Amino acid sequence: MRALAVEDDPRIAADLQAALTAAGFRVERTGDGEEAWFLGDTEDYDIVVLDLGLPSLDGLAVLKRWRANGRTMPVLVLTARGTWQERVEGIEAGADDYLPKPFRMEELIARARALVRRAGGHAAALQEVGDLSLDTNRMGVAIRGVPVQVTALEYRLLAYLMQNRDRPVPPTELLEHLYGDDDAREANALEAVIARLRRKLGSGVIGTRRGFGYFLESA
Amino acid sequence: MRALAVEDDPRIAADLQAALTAAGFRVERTGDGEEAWFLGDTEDYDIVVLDLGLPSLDGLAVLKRWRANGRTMPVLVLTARGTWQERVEGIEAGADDYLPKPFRMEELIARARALVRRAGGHAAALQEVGDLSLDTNRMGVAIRGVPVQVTALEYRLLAYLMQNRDRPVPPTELLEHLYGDDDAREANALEAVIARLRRKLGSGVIGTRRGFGYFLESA
DNA sequence: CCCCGATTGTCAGCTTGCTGTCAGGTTGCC
DNA sequence: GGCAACCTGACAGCAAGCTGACAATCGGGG
Repeated sequence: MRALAVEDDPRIAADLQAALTAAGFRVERTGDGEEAWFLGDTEDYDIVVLDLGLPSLDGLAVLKRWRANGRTMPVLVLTARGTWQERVEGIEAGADDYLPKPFRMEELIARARALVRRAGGHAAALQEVGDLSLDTNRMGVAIRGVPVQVTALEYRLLAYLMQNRDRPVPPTELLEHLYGDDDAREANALEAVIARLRRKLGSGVIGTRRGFGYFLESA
Repeated sequence: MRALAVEDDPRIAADLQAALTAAGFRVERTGDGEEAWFLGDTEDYDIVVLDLGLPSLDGLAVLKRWRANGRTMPVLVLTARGTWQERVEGIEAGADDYLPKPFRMEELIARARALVRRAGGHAAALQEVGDLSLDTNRMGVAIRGVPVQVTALEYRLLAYLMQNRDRPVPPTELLEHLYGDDDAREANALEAVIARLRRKLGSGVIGTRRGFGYFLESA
């Protein structure tokens, strides 16, 4: 289990390293944004703990550049204060979880473990249902093996449906997952995304059960 | 699947019980800390939903005493507000997951299921009475194993009858459950739904006891 | 700092199928 | 027999969901 800790405050960084090590991770650590970006882009980590307030290159920017390059390791973001905007920005940048400062090391460890478990320990990078396959490492989508280009939002929608492939997911839940309940969107926004996806993927991939929700067709 | 719901607000408690039951759990419920502790210590539950603000014995104290006694069932904690102190305290006391109030029932159910699954008790949310079976996960209905398509309203009706399989449910109660007493419907609306369901499911599934209500036939 | 293209939310109008109502029938109970 | 509870088929209204167009916004590059 390799972990990367990106944190510029030396005291917190030391604590972080100690706690992660105690939890059984092999820890590398940096306080510099550029270096963090380089490490995350070239090395394979099971979990990254990323502080947003960094010198030289902002944490959010680092995260975005990783995601843009197709890096999908779980990232736990530390925000200075749990402001609403930071949360949204972080989600959009591709963070997997949050922790507002100040926090308890125990909670951080618990969440980090949960993320690693959820990521399946780098195991099944390819998930399939019906004609659709998701490559969770490259954030890639393919229909019957033919790659299809999708946007970040569309990908997150597909990933969520994939994660809940055994049930129809109600629109309310999808809206909440995609945007967070803080900033409301019209229900129609979701329908628009679905429509665009269906045009790209063809019919017979995303199904609707009127009154229940959306699901990935398995046959 | 047995669940224990510990919640002192009667309204929330009722919702909780309804949602968990609908999700296929056998639910026991208490609003008292001492009783909660006793139940959790002596009975085997697949999941416990624990509100922190309790009279007589604080939720956190209950949780700690369970853990001290070696009880390891998954516990989902409801916190009044998602303050980080409360979350940290909860983690230290041995909670497995959190939900800040207010929350969506769907999310609670999803998390409860995740916890149960993680704990190894594969949640086969299948409820049966007579020839009828409800898969509360897929929101699917089957007669003698043969899938039948039902609408959302029809499904909710069946689920409610399933919850109350041991008694006939009076039409007034069904109307209130399906629509809420705000917007009134003619009693006949219900009869129409019943009729449509009977056509789909065949006879011998939904029974009527004149003057008492509807019920699922058990033999 | 501005420009340009890609992404994404909103709007309007449409399709589809669910569902409440109505009218009339049936059943059980006094 | 009469009344009230309940059943059922038909049908129209309506709401959930779909789609194309457009505008706002975002993000990257100069």
